[in-house]
Parts: sequence; C-alpha cells; structure tokens
Amino acid sequence: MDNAILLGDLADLFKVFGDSSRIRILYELLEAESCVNDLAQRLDMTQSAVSHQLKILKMNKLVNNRREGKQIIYFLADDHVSTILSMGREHLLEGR
Amino acid sequence: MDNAILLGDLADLFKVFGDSSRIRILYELLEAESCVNDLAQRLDMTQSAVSHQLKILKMNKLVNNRREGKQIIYFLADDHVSTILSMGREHLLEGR
DNA sequence: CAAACATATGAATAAGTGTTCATATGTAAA
DNA sequence: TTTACATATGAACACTTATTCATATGTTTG
Repeated sequence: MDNAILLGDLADLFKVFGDSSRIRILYELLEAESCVNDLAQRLDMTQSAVSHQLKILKMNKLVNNRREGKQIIYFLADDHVSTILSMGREHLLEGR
Repeated sequence: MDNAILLGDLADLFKVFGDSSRIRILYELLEAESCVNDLAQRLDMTQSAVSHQLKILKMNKLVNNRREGKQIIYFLADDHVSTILSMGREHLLEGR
C-alpha cells in the first residue's frame, strides 16, 4: 500500500485556496450553486475572470458543473472544501 | 459578537501552505523540532532560503522558535497545522 | 577581545500568476 | 439558419514571490 502524497501536489492544492477571488467563489458556492454570470455579478468580477478561476477550481476537483439550458451551473465538489475552509477560519480566530 | 473573518486573510493563510518549500519545512517540524541548519541540510536548501521561509511561517503563527545556545529551534505553533495538512491529504487521496 | 559558528536580512533576479481585452465556442430562440 | 445569450479561451501586462548572493546581527568559545 502506498498512501504517500507528493508534497508538491499538496502545496499545489493549497495554492488554489490561496487566492481571495477563488475563496470568495467557493464561499458563494457554499451558500448556493450558481452559474458563471451570477457569480460575476455578486462578486463584482468580470465574467472572464470568474471563468478562468472556475477552470482552476474544476481542475483541482474543488467544484463541478452541469449544463442547464444555456447556462452552466457550478457547485462544490465535496465537503472537504468546507472542512478545509473551516480549519483555516479556526486558526485565524484563535490567533487573536 | 463578530466571528466574521476577512476572506482575504483566509486566502493569505492558505497562500502560506501553497509553497512546497514551506510544506516540506512543516512536515520536517511535524516529525521533530529542529534548528535552521538541520532543516537546510535535510531539505537540501540554502540556509538563507530556509530562514526566509521560516520568517513567513512565524509571521503567520504556524511555527514558533526558542533560542538554545547558538542555535534557534523551530517547532510547530499548534495542531491546526497538522489538521490542515491532513485535510489536504485526504482530498488528494480521495481524488484518485 | 577576537575568531568561529548560527541565523537573519536586504537587494536583485527569475519565474509564476490573476486580470483584462478581444474573440471563439456552444446553446437556445426567432 | 440567423440572432442573441452564456461561457470559455488565448495573449499580454502588471504584480507578486521564492531563491540567491553578500553581508549583518547575535552568541559562544578560546
């Protein structure tokens, strides 16, 4: 058995969380799944910028999507996302 | 009461984890507290590079240090560090 | 106090990255 | 099959950042 994880991969995963635009997208999706334009509007970002970031989130399996008519609905891939975010929050809260 | 966390701060925290040098340092410290030169040797990094990264880890309260004679011993600040690392590992392991 | 050892720091450089702009792809409606 | 809508993509630019090199700070030993 080989449970070993490449530390580089681990760093790459955290790198995804290390951008405030992506964090804000994840938080939005934590509340409700939504399409690209809705995210862009709510976060006051360009449609292009959101799309670029969603691609990165998807590649890292943090979000998934499905087509629904014209639009594409994005949603969180699993609950690791919210767990990881919570751990980060806790660390910040205790460091006050 | 205000439990709110600035999402930018959260991103900044994860940014710290998003570098393989820092992750490797944290993993070494997870096994045993150590001084700068030992880390540099074991990780095959410059003493300067290690020192620079330790400074960032310290600023973010992920590690602490104490002086012991000539050398300065670094160690993990709390167990959030290992918890956060574990969450990341789990996500990677399940995505296979 | 001087020499040796351990760590920290600052400037410079190279590599990586997020956003914007323009445009392409793909889907639904007329 | 045009037209309009929703999203994706690629190139360019500005910005951040990790490492290296040289050197400074601080501690112990002779």
